[in-house]
Amino acid sequence: MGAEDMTIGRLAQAAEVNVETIRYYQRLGLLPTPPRGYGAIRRYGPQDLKRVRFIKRAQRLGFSLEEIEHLLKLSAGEHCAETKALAEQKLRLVEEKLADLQAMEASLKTLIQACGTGRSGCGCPIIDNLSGEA
Amino acid sequence: MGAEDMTIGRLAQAAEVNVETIRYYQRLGLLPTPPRGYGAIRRYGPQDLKRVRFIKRAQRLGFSLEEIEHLLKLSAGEHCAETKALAEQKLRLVEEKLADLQAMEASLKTLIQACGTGRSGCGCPIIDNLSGEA
DNA sequence: GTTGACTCCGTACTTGACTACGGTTCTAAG
DNA sequence: CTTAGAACCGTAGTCAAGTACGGAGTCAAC
Repeated sequence: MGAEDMTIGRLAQAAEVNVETIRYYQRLGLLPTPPRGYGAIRRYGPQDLKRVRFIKRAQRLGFSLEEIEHLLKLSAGEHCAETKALAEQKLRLVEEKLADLQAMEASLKTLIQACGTGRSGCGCPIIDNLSGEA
Repeated sequence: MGAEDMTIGRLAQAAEVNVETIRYYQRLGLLPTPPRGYGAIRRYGPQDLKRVRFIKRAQRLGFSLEEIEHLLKLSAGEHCAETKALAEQKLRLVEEKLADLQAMEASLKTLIQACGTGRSGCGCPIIDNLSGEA
């Protein structure tokens, strides 16, 4: 109860996505479809909003909906051993991304510094910093 | 001279992408199309390989090809003032992504820890840690 | 000097992630 | 009790990012 009273339209608005996106996630099983009380309209709660927001943020970080499904399962807290293995795998992926993002951050900072000096040639090593093998 | 002797096939192989992907990037202007010496086959150098690798890594971090085009322009080192503004904008974006990824990293670590204790309920706060407003 | 692997090019198909459409059903306000 | 604005539902369309295809040209090796 309490905030347990959003319609799909208000949920979509709060999460800043299209109504159809919510329905799409439900079809994929990323979001639970709440039961409809006696042939009526479904109601959504704050946990649903959190879930949609989580999905959107994970997407910005380059995760596919399939990967996000795995991440969501992690928070369910079932099948410990299996979960742990998956979490460790995702952690490695996240750490790789972190390293790449940090390299990009450093490159951008260097570039901005160089621009600040007012010199005319202000190229930066962004490609070199992020094109290595490992 | 030197490594300036890859064909498109070898470039694709080295970058672990499809040949068609290389051609696709050329069409979009993300990759220069080297001139063909006298009605012949194009040759690619190490800078092309770096560029493709950069594109792929940036994609993994959730950047679209259009955003990547901007990032690539940054490394060209022209139009200082404009470049600086764009770099600052991208830096903010990168820092947001970093914060989100770090939250995800922390959640995963917490989860793995919890699993390690062998307790049966091993849920984790991954959604809560990454669904906030700001 | 032919053959087999590869390149070149345009066009068409595929996949993931939505987004729109249109007809029906609710449901809250007047 | 009507009615305007949602929600419901299936199906179809869109867009980004490839991926495949097919015919013609190139080139190195035999």
